[in-house]
Amino acid sequence: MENTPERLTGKPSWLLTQLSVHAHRLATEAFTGAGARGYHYRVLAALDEFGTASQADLGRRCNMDRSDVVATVTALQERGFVDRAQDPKDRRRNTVTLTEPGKAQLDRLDEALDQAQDDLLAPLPEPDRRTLTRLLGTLLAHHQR
Amino acid sequence: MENTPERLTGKPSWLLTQLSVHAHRLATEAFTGAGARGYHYRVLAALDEFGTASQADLGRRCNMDRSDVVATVTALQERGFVDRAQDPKDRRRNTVTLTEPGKAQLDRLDEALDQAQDDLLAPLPEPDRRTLTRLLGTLLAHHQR
DNA sequence: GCGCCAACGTTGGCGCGACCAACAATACAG
DNA sequence: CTGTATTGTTGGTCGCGCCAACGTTGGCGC
Repeated sequence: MENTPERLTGKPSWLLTQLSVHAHRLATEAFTGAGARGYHYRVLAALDEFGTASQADLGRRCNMDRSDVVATVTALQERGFVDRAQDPKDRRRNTVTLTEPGKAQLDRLDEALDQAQDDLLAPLPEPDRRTLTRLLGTLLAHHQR
Repeated sequence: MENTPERLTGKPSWLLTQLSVHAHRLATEAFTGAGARGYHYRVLAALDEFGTASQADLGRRCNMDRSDVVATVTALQERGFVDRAQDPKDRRRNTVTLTEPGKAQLDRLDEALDQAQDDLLAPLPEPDRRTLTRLLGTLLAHHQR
């Protein structure tokens, strides 16, 4: 009486979207412990890996809309995790820079997120985890051109 | 300059949620052609596979909140795709039944959705598709207890 | 039979992530 | 110099998942 229709369970898009709900929940739980959200982590990670960037760059790199970058950077700035300044070379742009507390926050989030990855993949042995990651990566690369 | 941080691209949860965005987009495009949404398909599929059911049953089977089932059934009823009647044996319940036009709508959606699955998995050969489906199924089964 | 608890449908709300349209300011190519 | 493109910003929309509350109804223990 609790069965899910095979029309759904057999479709990769169903498996993907349903599983992404769990992945999102696990990640959110990890983030909220540190008072952050998914968008915050994305921006902090991009700043750490590529250094100071404009908001438009952040949006492109993190797959975020410009308007959402605005709110995210504002929130991070209020918490002291990033600096936001007008770019003197191009006064249209803001240069967003990771601060020391921001880097520390990123490290905290990373640790919590790694645990979430483990929970997510719990039932799979290591080889299967790599296979899954590879297949997902292939598909994602194909779809985001 | 358009690179995504490895901190994200290496995490299964990132791959999953990002790919689910594409899966959801493909499915939505397939549905909107027939004036439907994801919730509609779920309910129609459950009714077709298990027959007449109460709204609470539909919610459990389709992984939907009771309140969302209300709105979905109402929308389907307005389009003539389901019948909704009070259950004479248990006056708390509504019996929701798939109509002939509803079955036809389900077939239309199924066809469009199959095409979307193919687009989603386009870069993968058949064996990889099966492997991916199996791995995702294992994880989903584990997480929804 | 009565009282309590559980289940059902319904309403009204929230949060997150994705996205869109419009605008002023600025840069840049022709 | 003139038009085009980019950037930041504001103010929305939508889908999906979820939660609290309420009145109605059934079923169970006593």
